[in-house]
Amino acid sequence: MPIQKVTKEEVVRQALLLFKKQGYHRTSMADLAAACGLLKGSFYHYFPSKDALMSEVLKLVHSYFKEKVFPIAYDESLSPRQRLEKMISKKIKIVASTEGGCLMGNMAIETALVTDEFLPQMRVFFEEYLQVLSHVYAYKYTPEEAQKLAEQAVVEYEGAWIMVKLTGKSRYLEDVLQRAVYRFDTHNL
Amino acid sequence: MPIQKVTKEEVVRQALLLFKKQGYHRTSMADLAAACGLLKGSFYHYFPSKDALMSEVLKLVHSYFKEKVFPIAYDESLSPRQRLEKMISKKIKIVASTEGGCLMGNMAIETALVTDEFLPQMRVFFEEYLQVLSHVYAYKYTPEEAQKLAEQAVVEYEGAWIMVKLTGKSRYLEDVLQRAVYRFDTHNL
DNA sequence: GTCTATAAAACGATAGAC
DNA sequence: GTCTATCGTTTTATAGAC
Repeated sequence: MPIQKVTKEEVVRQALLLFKKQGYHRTSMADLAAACGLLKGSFYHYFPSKDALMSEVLKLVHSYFKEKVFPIAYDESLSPRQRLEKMISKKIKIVASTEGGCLMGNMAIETALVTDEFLPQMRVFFEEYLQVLSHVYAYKYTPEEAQKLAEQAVVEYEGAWIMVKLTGKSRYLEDVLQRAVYRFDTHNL
Repeated sequence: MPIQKVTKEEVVRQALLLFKKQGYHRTSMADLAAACGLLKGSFYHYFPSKDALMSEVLKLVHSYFKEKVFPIAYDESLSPRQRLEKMISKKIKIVASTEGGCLMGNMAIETALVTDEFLPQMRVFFEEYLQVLSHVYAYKYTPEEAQKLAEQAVVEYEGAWIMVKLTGKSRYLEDVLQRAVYRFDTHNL
């Protein structure tokens, strides 16, 4: 009987976990299938290719942040400063809840110069994230200053993951949060 | 034909270029050999394995920075501020001179959670880099503050490469340099 | 003849795709 | 499960320098 052992959503979720931890090229279709309890033959019933699967994973990540994190920037029940803190701390919490750090950052490093396949999705994600951060900073600063502060927050966050992966110390992420919020209060560049 | 087509040093240099651009798992021994005008089989007269080759590449990068960048921190012909600026701008210039960004950062992202093989080399590199940056900041700040400022500089630099790879805009690196030097003059966290 | 750096061929394992 | 291609690696053969 053609009963689905797992849903398509569950397959994408499992793929996210593996891609985060092992990277794109290091993760095989057999790995992905095994993680879902499937034979690798059955796997192509869900997705036409590895590329397409990764594309779905990136879409999942993007839509998740679009729903759970980005709207915080416009939550009028919170002060702009509170929005900034909530947005960054939530992003840290979400990304750190499973191994491997930020999939978008990892994939940018691993694939940006090798294939154009995922570039548009990654660019849109970071553009939108920069935009919401910038929107919050813009409550206190000029649009140009707000843009720079948003870029600084993103750049620090992504770089912090490298140190976390290398040292195992999540302290680097806490420092990023602390500084990003601090710069909302007092900025002098 | 016992005349060498390429020296071992040239092989390592070519491997560095390819690994930077394509990553470790995406780069095959055939790719590496071809870049040196060799067949992949002949490659094993230089190195016993792909791992060993990458290890040599990391060693090259480390020794290069140990010779050309890290000593700037102790150059008494320059002010501490000048040393900081020279060290970071030199690092940017060196790394940006070939495609692919920072090999140490790329490899940390790609392999840190997959194999222990390269962890020690990458950890030592970043520890030393943090140490020299911290040494310069320590001219104006407490050891604890200097350490944090060094970490911030490294984290911003590595994260900036993600945005550079994604957008093609090297401006992110210039901003990192500007802020790192600025924080030497005026720090308030 | 003896080295040795290369090419050539082939190994087993595993890749992505069907 | 099967396919073909390619992976990292190993082995064998060849060609030139001593």
